[in-house]
Amino acid sequence: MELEQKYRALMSSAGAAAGEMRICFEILSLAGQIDRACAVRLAPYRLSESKFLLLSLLRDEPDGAAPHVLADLAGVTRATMTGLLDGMARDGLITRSHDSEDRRKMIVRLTPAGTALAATLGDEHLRWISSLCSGLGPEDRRMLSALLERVRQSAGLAPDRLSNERNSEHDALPR
Amino acid sequence: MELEQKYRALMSSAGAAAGEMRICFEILSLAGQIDRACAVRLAPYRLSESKFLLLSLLRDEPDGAAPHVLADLAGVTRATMTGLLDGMARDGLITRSHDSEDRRKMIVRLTPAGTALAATLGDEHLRWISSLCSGLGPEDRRMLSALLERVRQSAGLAPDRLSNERNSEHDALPR
DNA sequence: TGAATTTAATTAGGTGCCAGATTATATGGC
DNA sequence: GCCATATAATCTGGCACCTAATTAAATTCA
Repeated sequence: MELEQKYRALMSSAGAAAGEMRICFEILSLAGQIDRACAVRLAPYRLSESKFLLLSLLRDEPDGAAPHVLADLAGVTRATMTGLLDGMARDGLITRSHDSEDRRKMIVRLTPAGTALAATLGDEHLRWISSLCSGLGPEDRRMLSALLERVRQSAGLAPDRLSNERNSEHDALPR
Repeated sequence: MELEQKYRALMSSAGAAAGEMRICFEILSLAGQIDRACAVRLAPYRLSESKFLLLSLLRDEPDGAAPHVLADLAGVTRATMTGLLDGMARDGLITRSHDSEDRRKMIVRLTPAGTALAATLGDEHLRWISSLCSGLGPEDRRMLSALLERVRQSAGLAPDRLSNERNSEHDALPR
């Protein structure tokens, strides 16, 4: 497994401990390669990974959604969401309108162009993602998943937690 | 294995194909968690991952190195390297001086403060990286490595290639 | 020699991400 | 009713990345 240049450099400068790091860098390099491939695929549509997610999210919300809800679903801050929405509005994929009930709120909706793009691209891109690991059978996946989980455990990694929401007790985020 | 919020959202919106994507998102989530943990560790020293690499690279070059060489080793563009060096110079970790032979070139060197930080932090941080996968034995690593390689193969991912260097035939980068 | 090319570094402009500050609106006591 | 507080969205400023354009210096070669 070919490592990204930065990890090759780090290993060169690490000497003896280099061998033990390698597997960790393999995980990071593979993830980087996937991210980059994804970005290259979406670039012709002027979409980033986050914007694609937003498009998918909005496709499932014909009545629109508020920016802070989208931010929570996408796992980014509200400030970041403002930026993403600015870009998508500029590109004609979404509109923002004021909520008539609560004038602090905005309602984000897909434009016809956004709806069309979501329809065209949505399933195709999701299929591409599914295909990434198509080389593995069910048993391989179970094994890979178990190994990754063991790495996560032994690394003592805490789940993310954005500083966005104060400390909502009952944040049942995933829809 | 807990997925990052964005991947949970994407799976919700994916329906049937969700199961097949999961393993892919597990890889990406683990990598994200490692990157974030790394950033948190380095933040108190005002270092990013890239700046840490730069510190390590310069520790091995007592006579200094030119920005374009560092950019190639770190796997970033020269423009990005300019920015990283600006930050490290501002923080007093490096100095830039003109090459007396070739006045286009700069020579980047660690300051005493930079040298001290590299000495303190260098091995400690590399040990932390090594420790991330310490939960796996040699056989586990071989298996994980093989599985990752199969994902890379089946995903048809090309190695990165930065647009930095025209098309250098013989780029034997890794030192 | 001197023009064309190459190379080094930087600048300019853009994206995606963050934290923290700001502005507008809503809501919950009193 | 009115103030304190909470919430929604945005703005400001910063970082790390990129591409493309610029500037300066060296090299090549006619």
